[in-house]
Amino acid sequence: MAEENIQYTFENPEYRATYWHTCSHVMAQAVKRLWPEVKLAIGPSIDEGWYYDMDAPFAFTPEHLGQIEGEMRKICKEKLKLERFELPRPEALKFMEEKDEPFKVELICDLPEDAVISFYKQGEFTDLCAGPHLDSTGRIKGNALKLTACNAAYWRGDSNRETLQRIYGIAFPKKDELDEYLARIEEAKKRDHRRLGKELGLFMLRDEGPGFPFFLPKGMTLKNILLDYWRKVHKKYGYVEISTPIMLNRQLWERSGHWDHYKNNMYTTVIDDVDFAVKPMNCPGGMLVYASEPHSYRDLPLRVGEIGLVHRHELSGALHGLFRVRCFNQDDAHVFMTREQMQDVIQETVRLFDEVYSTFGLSYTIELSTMPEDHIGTVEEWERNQDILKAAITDMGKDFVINEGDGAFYGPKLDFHLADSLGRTWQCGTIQLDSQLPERFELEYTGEDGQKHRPVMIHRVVLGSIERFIGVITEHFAGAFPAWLSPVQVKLLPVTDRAAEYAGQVSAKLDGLGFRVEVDSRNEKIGKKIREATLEKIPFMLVVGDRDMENGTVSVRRRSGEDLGAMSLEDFSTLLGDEVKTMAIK
RNA sequence: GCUGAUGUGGCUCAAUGGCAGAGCAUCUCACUCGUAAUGAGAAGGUUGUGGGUUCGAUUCCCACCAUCAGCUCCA
Repeated sequence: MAEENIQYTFENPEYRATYWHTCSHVMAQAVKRLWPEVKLAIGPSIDEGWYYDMDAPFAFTPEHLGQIEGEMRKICKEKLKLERFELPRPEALKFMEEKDEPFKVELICDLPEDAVISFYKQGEFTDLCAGPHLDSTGRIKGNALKLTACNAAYWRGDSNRETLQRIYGIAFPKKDELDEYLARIEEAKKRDHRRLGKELGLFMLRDEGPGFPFFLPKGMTLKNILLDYWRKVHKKYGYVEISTPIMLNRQLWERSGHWDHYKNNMYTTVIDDVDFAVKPMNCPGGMLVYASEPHSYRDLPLRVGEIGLVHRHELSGALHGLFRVRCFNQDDAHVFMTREQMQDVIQETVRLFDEVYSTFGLSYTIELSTMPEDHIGTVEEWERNQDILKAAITDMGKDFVINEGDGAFYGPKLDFHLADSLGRTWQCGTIQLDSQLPERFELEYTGEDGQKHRPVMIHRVVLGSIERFIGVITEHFAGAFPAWLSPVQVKLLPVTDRAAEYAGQVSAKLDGLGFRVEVDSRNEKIGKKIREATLEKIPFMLVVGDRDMENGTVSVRRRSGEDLGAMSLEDFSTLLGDEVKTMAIK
């Protein structure tokens, strides 16, 4: 290490970050050697590797990346020492102005007055950088680094500013580790829900409806299983369920604030000269339901769920399989409560989330999203509500990170993020604390004192969008859903035509017991039927042939390949029943 | 929306400025078979859409649409 005595293994996150950060400098140096006209912006290390943003008069291609890698290897072999030095602001500015690096000049200008302005020099290359860095480019293993992608990125993350080119790279201390990493990425791509969705016949997307998914029979079965599960869990937690209209008039959306804040993302139309909007969320409808009758403090907390179909006009470039769509089912619910009940309700909701996620074996990370620039309500109200959310999860011993300024326009929220097969995280659950909409809709309850009071509320989804959640669990299980979720739980595979009728009888019995069964009565060899049922990731295959017909048995094979041998249908249905019971509704 | 790439039968992928191919799937026939692919045959494509260049475009050029990667956004 250049200046600190950090543990010298790659498992040490600080060392890893330093290694990758130095790689980013080596990459920038390589680019400047190859194309001196390229202007450098920023080049940090990230969770997996590093990137460097730069402005080039041409578009980088994979061929360029190969060239850059080659130059990087040379730089590693040159074993250039990295030397840190500091300059006072005027000299620092002059230095980067002379190098004609406008982005660096801007960075220096924006540093606080009292900032130490440091540089790292390696050979002919010097970069503005806070460090730390490795002591020599020779520390980097040249044959264990790879530039993985080049993409666009906005300068300073601002879509109104220059579009730069971002080159991503990854490196390890050993070639084997790089190969292993790349192989892991390839494996993960096989779990992509878009690919599995097609292979397993779950859903499809068509040019005719970008972002509007079609559910195919198996995907629809899965969706319905999730909804059945959802209803059972919510019933247990004291929820009732409603359904509100998919379109409501402009006046309502103006009252809720959505018309002002999100009109551009709403699908609107005119009916009998009145503006209508397809709902982008369910809350205003829920407000109307609450307001439709008087409420007592005895009714609170009032938990009202709604599986609502919402439409949002997302930017075309943001669409992504089932993860980001323009039309989706939210497993929404609004809980109306007194101020005193807030912490209990939030904690109860988090417990519900824990129960649901653990049923699927999913782990999550929590973000607390705070007041955005575009908001309604007072700063004091926001801070009070943020503190309540924070206190509720802190009290439960949960970790969270703060996502500054990312709250909903009406209130702060706890977001629950789940990871996809490539480690990209997607917000699924959210708990949004809201004292604004009850105000706008003049919601009331009668308190113990006989007076009218204003309730507060949370908006919450667990699965988030059913569509996104299906995408997440498809990747999580790599398409091999546990038996309780599998669209088809059992496939009967008659060995010959002679067994077809028997297979039909067995199938009918299992169907009668509530299991999801198919029969593969094609005139194919048993090996082929097994192969295909395995590729369909069906949990149980029942091979039935002459022997089974004689003995009244089924020969059971698991999708893993395990042969459980012949057993009676009763024994099999008990086995399957037990397996399905893993569904965590007690 | 931005930058770049991609778009060929249902699916996965070839090929070419001069008659667009393969495997799987589909259909037909034969085979009746016991734990991951039986064989033979047939059918299936205005090469994303619309323009342009050319004797001729699926190939080259332009626009649009969609998808992919990332950025931005995500009530």
